[in-house]
Amino acid sequence: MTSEARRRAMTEAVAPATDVPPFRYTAALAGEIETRWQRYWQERGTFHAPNPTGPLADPDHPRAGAEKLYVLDMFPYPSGAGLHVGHPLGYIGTDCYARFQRMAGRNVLHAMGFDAFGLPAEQYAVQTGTHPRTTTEANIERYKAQLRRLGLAHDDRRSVATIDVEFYRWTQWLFLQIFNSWYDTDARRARPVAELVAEFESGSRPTPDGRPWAELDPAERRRIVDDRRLAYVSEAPVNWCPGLGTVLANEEVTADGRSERGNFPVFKRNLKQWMMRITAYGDRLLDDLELLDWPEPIKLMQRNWIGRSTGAHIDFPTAAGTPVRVFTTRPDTVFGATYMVLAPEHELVDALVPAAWPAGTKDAWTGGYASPRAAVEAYRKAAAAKTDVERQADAKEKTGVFVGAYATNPVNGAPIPIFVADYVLAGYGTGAIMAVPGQDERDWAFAEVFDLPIIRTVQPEEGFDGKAYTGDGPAINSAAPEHGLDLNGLGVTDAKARIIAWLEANGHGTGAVTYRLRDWLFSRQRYWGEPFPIVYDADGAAVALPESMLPVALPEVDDFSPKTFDPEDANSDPETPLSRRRDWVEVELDLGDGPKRYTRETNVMPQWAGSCWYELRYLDPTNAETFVDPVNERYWMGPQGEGDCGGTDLYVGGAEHAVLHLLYSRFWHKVLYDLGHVSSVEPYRRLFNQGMIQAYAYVDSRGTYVPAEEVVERDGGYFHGDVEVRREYGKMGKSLKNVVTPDDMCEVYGADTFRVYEMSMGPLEVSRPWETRAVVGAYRFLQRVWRTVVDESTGELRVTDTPADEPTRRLLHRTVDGVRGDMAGIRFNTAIAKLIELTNALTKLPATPREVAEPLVLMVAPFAPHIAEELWQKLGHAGSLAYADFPVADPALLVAESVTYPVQINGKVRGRIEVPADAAEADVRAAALEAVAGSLAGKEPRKVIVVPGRMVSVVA
RNA sequence: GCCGGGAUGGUGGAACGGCAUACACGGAUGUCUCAAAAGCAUCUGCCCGAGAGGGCUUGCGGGUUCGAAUCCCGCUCCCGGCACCA
Repeated sequence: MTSEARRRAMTEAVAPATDVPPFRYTAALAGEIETRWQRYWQERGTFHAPNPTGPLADPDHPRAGAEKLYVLDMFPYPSGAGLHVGHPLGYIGTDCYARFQRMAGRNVLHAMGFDAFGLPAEQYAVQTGTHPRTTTEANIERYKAQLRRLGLAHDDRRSVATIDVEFYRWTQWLFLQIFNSWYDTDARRARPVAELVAEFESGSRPTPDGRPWAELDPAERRRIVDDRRLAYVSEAPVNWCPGLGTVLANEEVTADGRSERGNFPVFKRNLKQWMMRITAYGDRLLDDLELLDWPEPIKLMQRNWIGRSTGAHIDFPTAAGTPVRVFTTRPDTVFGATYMVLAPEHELVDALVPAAWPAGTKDAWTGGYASPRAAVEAYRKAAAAKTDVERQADAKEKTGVFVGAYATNPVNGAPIPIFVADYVLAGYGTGAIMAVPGQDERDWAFAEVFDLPIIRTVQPEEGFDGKAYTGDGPAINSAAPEHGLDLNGLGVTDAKARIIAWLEANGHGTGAVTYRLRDWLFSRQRYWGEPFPIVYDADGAAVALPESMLPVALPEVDDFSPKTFDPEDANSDPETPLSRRRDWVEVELDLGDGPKRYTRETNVMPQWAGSCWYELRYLDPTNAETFVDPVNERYWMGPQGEGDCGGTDLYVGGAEHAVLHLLYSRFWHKVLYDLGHVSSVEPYRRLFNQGMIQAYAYVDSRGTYVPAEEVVERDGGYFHGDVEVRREYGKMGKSLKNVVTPDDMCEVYGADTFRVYEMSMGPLEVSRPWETRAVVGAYRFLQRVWRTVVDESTGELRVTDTPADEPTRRLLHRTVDGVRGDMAGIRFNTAIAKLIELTNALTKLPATPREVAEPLVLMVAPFAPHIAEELWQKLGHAGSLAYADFPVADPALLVAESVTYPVQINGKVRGRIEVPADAAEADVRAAALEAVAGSLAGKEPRKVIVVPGRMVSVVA
């Protein structure tokens, strides 16, 4: 007995196939059809999209030179757990959209790659000793197999992974582009560093201290240039996470001061790290949001993250000689500044602190210390020891200490005490504020604690009984006639303008803009990431490797783990895995001035690096000369006319990347644009956030999760066997025992059914619960589609060449019209509902007219491509329908012959009339009144409204 | 606290200011069968009523309108983001 025969015998013993019609569309048949067509597509390269130039060009392709469409998914991190049914939702959505657009005549680029550097593979490597590459590549293969089974129409020649040396070679190249650039604030764009040096050399740009360039020594020159680079090394407060042994970007730290990955405490530490000058692009990242077709909430999140605020810098003179410069959005309230606050880390604090408390120091200001120095030291120490969580918990209660010195208010010469307090952040603005309790709630709270005066400088509205008044109103108490300054009576906006003009005229300050956005911390003390193409010379200065030395391959190491520490040990120091490979770190290179000893950078890039530009590599994945040929970039992503920013035509992914990936990627793209490497201003023109598929999980009384698939609902409760369990709702996960995989669904129903179900369960952008038992609805639908074409018992075609009857034909054209609109608008659930209605109408006919069967099959194809290909072939067509024309509705058949008008009396439907579509309004009115004559009971209607084609409304 | 998004049958969801509940799941009944499953057919928002029929219904309360799930105002609850940003 062959194994095949044995398997069949076993199957039959369990479920005798005796009376299942032999040609029914079953899961087994679906599986057979699906593998066959997947092989067909792969062998013929059906979904290869032709490039205009290069190795992927194909002038004979049916869509060569056609209108392009670039559809993109946020590429996945291939985790060891594999895919569950939630993951492919977006991928199926883009596939349906792409298949539709391809049939509608566009040249569609749709590919899938892998964001494959990252922490989990590295952590697994630390635990097991398995090389992260081994795990990651195995996971990628698993993902590919799972995705392949879904029948996604990707151009597989364009699949890339960020861990491929041929890919990260270009990531490193892009890093060098950024490193070798500076931001010209006058031209508002990045330019090569070489041009900056040329300007210094020629003298057209003065050096910072005015000495000629030629008189500076090499170290001074290098410092001047390095200070302007878009990628730079800085010793700055960073988020140090001892538990992970690495530093993290602001965006990777949660609101409660813990690491997004691993949930370890994060501490602020001054450490030398690589930074990206994303703040230089703050304005453009903000302004260009206008050009994007993105969901408004996502734009808003980016706006808030960038956090542009306009106001002024004001200098407050001090006895220390150097004035304290503050940033304020309310320069109009400067007359109300009754004290100042510096962040504990502010560099001027030490210079300001005197030996002893000055006369008149209030007890509350000293913190109980004998000298200002002791008080400040103690306060600093306490502030530094606070985690972000503690800072937030303490946010309501204002703390601080007087530094023992006064500053002078430049508008009226008033002496005002200077404090340090942790409610002022070192990293924002200038790290110092003028405190105006009358118009700021935080300052008011501080003033109450420290018994500081409060001066209102804006007249509150009538009836205002609060504390600080932040609304608009006329300025009061705001005049210094001796300085020619009077703001009194002006509204906030006018007062701001006048004070800024005064400050600038008198040299006390300037109008200014600051951002919440910080420069992007770009180095990680990990193993599994892109090495930097950077070495350090004998002086410790960073030197870029020339392009010819790329790629810098990630070396093998024995120990993949960075040194990790007690998660609470804030004073630990990072040690990278690469630093232990001394033979790799120490190299002799000839960088143009003879062989010298260098040490390599041992940090690696963060996981975001690869995802900052992968969409560009899909365009030209095999190009060895450049990261993407400009001709290919311009075709697929270039601006589509005046004022268009270019970019991908559709980008689908989860809203969780609203700021991280989407901001970083926009930043890199703009640098590339400035340097002339791409023609598009933005990487992703249209963004669509797909919802999440979540699932129920069930817990018993001990708090243990029970397998969700074994739970039954009865008597208004949920039971696992006899045990009542509690239902929870959330993500799918192994530990919650509620994972359902696409493989399961393909096994039981087939990929087409799974696809149709996911697309029909609701709008793509909405999150919703998974319900396995509802999948059968999609299965039944496809069975009915199958039956309209194929006789289940004979396998014969059920299709006739007799023309369709009028109602069926009209239904078809209405369906075509509706489905086209729904497909273009990404409303797949309603498109499928319309296809179901058409199919249900066909099943009632004795035979299916070919003129309906063919368009039905074509319209089903984007959702259920395998069964559609099979039926298309059975209908007598050779080859694939991937490039067949999507049906077009005949407008003449969309206008109804007769219309049913509901007739309302006082807003309630009391009758209906059926009239010819072209009936005159008066006739409709007459017919309507006659139809509801009974309900009116002889009363004369006060008013009759006829909405043509819609309804009749009678006011009685 | 601030900013976004949401709330429609038992469930997922339809509905240019114009017939609320399309389509699907679940449920009921029937058909086929020795039986069951699958498939197919009919019914299925809620309340009253034997029935004919009537009343009510889009989170809650107001408003605009001939007409509101949809527009406006005020609340409640749920989800997401930010959180001393001067």
